[in-house]
Amino acid sequence: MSTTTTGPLTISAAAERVGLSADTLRYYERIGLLDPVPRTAAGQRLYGEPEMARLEMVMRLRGTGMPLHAMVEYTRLVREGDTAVAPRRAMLADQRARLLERMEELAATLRYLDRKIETYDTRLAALETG
Amino acid sequence: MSTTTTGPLTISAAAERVGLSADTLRYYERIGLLDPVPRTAAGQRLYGEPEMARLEMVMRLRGTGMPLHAMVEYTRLVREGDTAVAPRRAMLADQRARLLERMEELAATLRYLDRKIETYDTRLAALETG
DNA sequence: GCTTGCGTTGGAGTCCACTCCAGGGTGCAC
DNA sequence: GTGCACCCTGGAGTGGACTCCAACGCAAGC
Repeated sequence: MSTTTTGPLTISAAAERVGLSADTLRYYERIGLLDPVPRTAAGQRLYGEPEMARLEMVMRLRGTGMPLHAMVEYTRLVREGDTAVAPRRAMLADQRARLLERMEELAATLRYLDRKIETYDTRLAALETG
Repeated sequence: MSTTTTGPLTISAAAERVGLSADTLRYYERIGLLDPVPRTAAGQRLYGEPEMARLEMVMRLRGTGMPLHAMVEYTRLVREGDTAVAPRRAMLADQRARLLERMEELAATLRYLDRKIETYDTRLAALETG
């Protein structure tokens, strides 16, 4: 029993699965963010497990605000294989550090928003009674 | 004793304080994200307490990924005064909800990155001993 | 009184990340 | 065999958020 027993997906199915458009998937491949995707005899793309896993990673890193060109660089390092494992680890560690900073910043903003909303509540209450 | 005893700032000083460029500050004013900033007799902008407070808010909301046009709308509501307190509160509450979602997503990504980095460490160890 | 360093404007240019064609192919359903 | 729904390509277009520029103004220092 494998985790997901679905076979390879067409581009539109893959796109829907990850929440992107088919155009964006082709675009990602074009700029080298994704390795060339396997094709049918007729030349249509088929997204299998490895492609979907790479896509998940791209979506995750994208969510952290990592620019596409940095992810393209990462993809290039993946193609280099074992010789580039250390720099890849370094890139991820860097991004992890940035992510932590960002999370702290967002936590601060959450507190800021809560204070702000509270003052609005006070104002609204004053307007009602006034 | 006030919190910050610095007088009004020139555009470049204000820009440096918030980590933006002077051009960006002018741009924000142009698109209506900031109300017209007070000027000297010679027409140069002076950023006082209220302007800097607005800027802090803008930076915070920007950090949550709120698009500028939404913040412009918020600014418009601020200009409307008390009649628009409720919708403003609603906008902030909305953004707060989105922020929470986003924070959870980032927490998940942090876990993802940690797993990924760990597998790289394992691989690196294997490469060394191999 | 002129250089230097700040500021002003309106408008054009840039970068990023898509997004949308036009023109064409493939394969299944009827 | 003809719709129809999908897919393909290269290239152009879009929207957001800046960023840069030319041409100019003002004020302080030498």
